[in-house]
Amino acid sequence: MKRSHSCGALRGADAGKEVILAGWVSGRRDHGGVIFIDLRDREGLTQIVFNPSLSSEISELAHTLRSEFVVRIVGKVSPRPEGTKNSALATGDVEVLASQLEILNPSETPPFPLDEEGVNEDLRLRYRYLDLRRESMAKALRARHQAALAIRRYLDAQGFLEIETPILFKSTPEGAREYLVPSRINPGRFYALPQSPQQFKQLLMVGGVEKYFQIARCFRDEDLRADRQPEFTQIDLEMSFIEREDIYALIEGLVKTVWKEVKGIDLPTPFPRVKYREALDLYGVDKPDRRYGLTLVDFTETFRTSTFKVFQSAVAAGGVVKAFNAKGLAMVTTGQIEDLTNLAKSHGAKGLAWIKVEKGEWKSPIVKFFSEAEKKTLTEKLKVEEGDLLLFGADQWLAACEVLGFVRIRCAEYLEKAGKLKRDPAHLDFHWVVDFPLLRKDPEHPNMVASHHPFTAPVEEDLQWLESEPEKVRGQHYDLVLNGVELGGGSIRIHKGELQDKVFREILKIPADMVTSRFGYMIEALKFGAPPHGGIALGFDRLMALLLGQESIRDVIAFPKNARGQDVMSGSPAEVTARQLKEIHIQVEGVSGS
RNA sequence: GGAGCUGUAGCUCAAUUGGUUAGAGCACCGCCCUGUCACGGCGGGGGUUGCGGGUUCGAGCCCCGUCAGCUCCGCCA
Repeated sequence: MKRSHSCGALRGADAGKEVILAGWVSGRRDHGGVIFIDLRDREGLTQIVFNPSLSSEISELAHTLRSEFVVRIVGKVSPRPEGTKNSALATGDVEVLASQLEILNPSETPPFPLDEEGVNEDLRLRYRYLDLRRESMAKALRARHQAALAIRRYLDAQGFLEIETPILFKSTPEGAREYLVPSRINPGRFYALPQSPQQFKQLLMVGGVEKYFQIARCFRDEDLRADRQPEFTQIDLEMSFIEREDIYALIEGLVKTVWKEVKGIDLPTPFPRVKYREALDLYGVDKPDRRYGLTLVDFTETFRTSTFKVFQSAVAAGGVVKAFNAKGLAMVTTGQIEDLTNLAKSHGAKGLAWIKVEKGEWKSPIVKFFSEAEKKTLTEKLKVEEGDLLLFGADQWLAACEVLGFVRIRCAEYLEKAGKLKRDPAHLDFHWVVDFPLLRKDPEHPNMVASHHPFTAPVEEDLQWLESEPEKVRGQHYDLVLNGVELGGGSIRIHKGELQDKVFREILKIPADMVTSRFGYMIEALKFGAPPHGGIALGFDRLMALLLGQESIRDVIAFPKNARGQDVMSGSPAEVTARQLKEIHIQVEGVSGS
């Protein structure tokens, strides 16, 4: 074979051995006489020494080595002379005195340095194969493998079967926009790529599999974010004969295993449970970042009879008044206040009321409308001190909470920049968010829509309100949240055909023919003795990003797409030939150049 | 669809109030150098300041437009 050891293997005890190493030239220090080469492979770095007194011919060739040349070296392992050991290197006690050098492949000068961080991401993506040689990417890929392996071992030990489900599926237009795939042999018909294996995993339960999992690729044709790619990976699983608590315990064990095996960190379990209502009330969001305070406080009663009409009328209309203390943010700039106001407005607020506490004074356009009693209540409940900034929301409960939720996060960013708040990535606040409403109002829909998906089972004791007061019904849904990021979610499913049918037709008010054409087979399947079942899906990319402290999931995916959904290395998506289009019965309109 | 930030050498960045020939480190090329590990020394090449237009005696800098990258909102059952 071409090599006897990896570049990370040799130690002092190997001294004297004749070895063969292969790898990339990571750096060279050419002294004119003696030449040092750092030879790198995925396991590490070994110093190679070319000494002209050993072989002038080899040394001559070594002068021509450059970064990223691929070479094979034969030589003798030698302890480094005293005083030249490198304790920063695992192999730093030894070096290899080269007696043979073979250039397996030269390299162009790399377009960016491989030993530095902070390089333009566009360039990294264009040369992703070089980027992957960098330590941080190599580590991420290895950690991802370790995590996947730990997950497979854990779930196997729990009795799960890994089963693949189709990638070419059927369009179900509810929910995320799908990628469509035209069928050549069925003109005018389309497959859709699955946004998740949801329906198949339920059908596997009907099929008696009992415990299924898959590290599944999912596809969603929506706009991208730092934590959203058009194709992404879910740890998807489903179990029969279970309740919610069974999923919590299973996933807590799984997450614990991953953090232990990849990072050596012992996570405390069980994870706390947070009710949806409480999450909104305190943090204004259903995936709260609880590492810092700035929690929302209710002042509805305080302002019920206020002379400040904006608050009073919001309460009179059945709404609430909420506020939080952005502690220490009185140094906020006018621009930042404007920014916060625009943020509030973009989420439907009419404006954003604020109060700065500076030099013992309350500075604000609205403070003149407040009574002494109102000020006193605010001071007490918000623990107002010099240097604070108070921010208010007055609207219907959900809208007021959500607006302040966004404002709260932005304030935390400002405070963090000013060094007054720390969102420590080492602080791992895992928690379950539970008791979500089964249904919600959607301004774009005349009827209520499922807040998660239409297969979620209602909470048993709330079933009585399904027709009379559907907004009161909780779903048996749960989200796993870590530090303000939704890591995953799932539910106990509806396992009876009659109830599923009723939810589609009577609650979601989907036309009967549409129910039949899109979900008929699901409803039918549930009528053939479907066991009670439920499951969950965790975002594997997000999990890896959080595990490794990366801001973007692109840094834990080998070949991600940029913010426009393009692969700038291969140049996809790309145009296709007229012939290809004809074969699949597609005509492209209104696009220049096609 | 909307908002913000960014765009200067291969890379990372600098360039006073609008002012002479746009600089530095690294990388690259040449020469020198036998114990370095961010090797060192001497020398050299390399720029449509993203692109287009405008203001001005004069624009990397100001204005308008446009393109690209990123972030956020909308969207993500």
